[in-house]
Amino acid sequence: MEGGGNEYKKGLWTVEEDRILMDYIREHGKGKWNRVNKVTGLKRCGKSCRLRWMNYLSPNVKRGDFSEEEDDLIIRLHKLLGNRWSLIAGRVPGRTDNQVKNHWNTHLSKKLGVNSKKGKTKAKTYPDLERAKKNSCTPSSNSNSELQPLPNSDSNSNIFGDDEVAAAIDGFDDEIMNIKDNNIGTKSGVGFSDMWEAMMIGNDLNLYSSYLLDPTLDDHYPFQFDHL
DNA sequence: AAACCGACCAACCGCCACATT
DNA sequence: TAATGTGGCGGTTGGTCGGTT
Repeated sequence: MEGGGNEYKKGLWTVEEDRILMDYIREHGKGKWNRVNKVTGLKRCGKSCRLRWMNYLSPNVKRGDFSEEEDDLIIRLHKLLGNRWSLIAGRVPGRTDNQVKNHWNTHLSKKLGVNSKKGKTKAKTYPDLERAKKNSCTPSSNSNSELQPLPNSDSNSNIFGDDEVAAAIDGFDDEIMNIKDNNIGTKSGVGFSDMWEAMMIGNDLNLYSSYLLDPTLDDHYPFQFDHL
C-alpha cells in the first residue's frame, strides 16, 4: 500500500492543492505520482494527483460544452469502439476520457436512447492494445490515441473487422482537425497544438501560465511561473 | 422561502498490465 | 522468475447546483 499509514485527503481539490501539484509538475515533470506527497507534503495519493492533472490541470484539457461536431464524433467512435473511453477521448482533441464518459452517460446515451447503466461489463483490456499504447509516448499526441484493431468480443457493441475499424478511424481525422481549429486553439491567440507542443517540447511554462490565466477561460488560477 | 428531486461532473475504487528490482 | 511498484483504464459514487413543487 502506498503512503505507509498516511491519511490521504479525499474529495474536491482546493486551489492551494492545485498550486502545490502544479509546482511539483513544473519541477519534476509528469509521472512519479507516488512521490508527490513525499516531496510536497500534499495529502493526496499518487492516483489522485495523476487524475487531477490528467482531468483538470493539464493544458491539454478543454473545458466547456461539447460542440455538435464533438458529439457526432463521440457517437460514431462509440459505435466503433464501445465503452473504451480513453481511445475515444484520444480522438476528441482536448477532451479527457472522464469527460467523454460523463458526457456520454449524461447526455448522449439519453439522446440515443441507450441505457448505459445496463450490462455492468468490466471493460476488457487487450494486451496488444495496451502494449501499443505504452510504446507510443509522444506527449503532443495523447498517448491514448493509438488506435488498434479490436478483437471480436461480446463485451462491446463493436461488430467491425480490423480493416473496417482502421478505415473508419482514418475517416475521422479531417473532422478532428476541424474541431481542433474551430474550438480549441484560438481563445488566447495561441493555437492549442502549438501551445501544447511548445510547452512539452520546449518546456515553455510561460505559455502554459498564459493559458491558465486566460480570462476567457472558465477556470484560471491566481499564480504563474514568473521565475522561469 | 423551503424542501425536494434530478442532472451533472469531479473524484474514487478496483482491477489489470507493464516496469523495475 | 517472482515480488513489488507504478500507471492507466472503465465503472461507480457522492457532492453540488439548478429547477420544480
